[in-house]
Amino acid sequence: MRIATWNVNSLLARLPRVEEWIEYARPDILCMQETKVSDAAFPAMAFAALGYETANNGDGRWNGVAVASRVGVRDVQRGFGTDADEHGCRLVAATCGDVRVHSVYVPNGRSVDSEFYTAKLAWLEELRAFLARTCDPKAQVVVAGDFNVAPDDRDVWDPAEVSGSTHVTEPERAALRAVEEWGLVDAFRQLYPQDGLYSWWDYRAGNFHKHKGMRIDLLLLTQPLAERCRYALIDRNARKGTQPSDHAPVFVDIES
DNA sequence: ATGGTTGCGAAGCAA
Repeated sequence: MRIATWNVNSLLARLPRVEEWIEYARPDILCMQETKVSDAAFPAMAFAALGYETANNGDGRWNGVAVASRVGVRDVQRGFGTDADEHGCRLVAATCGDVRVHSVYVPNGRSVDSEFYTAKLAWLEELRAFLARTCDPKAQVVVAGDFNVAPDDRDVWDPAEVSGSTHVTEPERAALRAVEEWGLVDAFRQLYPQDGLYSWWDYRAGNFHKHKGMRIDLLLLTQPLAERCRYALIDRNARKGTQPSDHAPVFVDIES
């Protein structure tokens, strides 16, 4: 089973690239973030034509997350079901085949001295609490998406250059670790320990070509899935060419 | 180099 995550940075603007990628990568499940599309305007027909059922959580302009699956979409949940996530559109969960899948878009945080940074830490804690009350770490659970946190210095092009700014601060990394400590494994990192492997590059200043990126798009798997994961890839080719997202898709392959 | 680019939507904000 191939499970992928991709911050598409507007699904409607990116639809040709997403369709192209699905056709050659053929994921069984694709989690998307920053769909920036309302549920009513979601291009479900385009996915259906490729054999995918979908679930979106979006109110139109900002954020928005979705799941596309060719192994079924059942028991869709939008948001945490608490006041904390209302209007955020940063979580959608669905059961696809025998896997409980969560597509998440963690708040960016903007700057460390802002209220948005505090809200980012709180959101990650809410995610941890949500998983603890709704899922079993012994079951087959995936939490995939744009975490807006680089887990450690290997995941950043130059730790000194970005030291003290969002995505790399210790409180953010600790909040991510707390989510993982519920019972999740960073599947890509489990397989590949080296640095220099990134999933996002700022559009500006030619950062992609300078290899100035971060690995912030993660597939977190419970142990029953992680122990059957033999291959993972960040598809850098999808960051090239005409009108790319600023993120590359990432996928893992799970042996049956 | 407080720059640079993209998306949305029609100016400025968010990333």
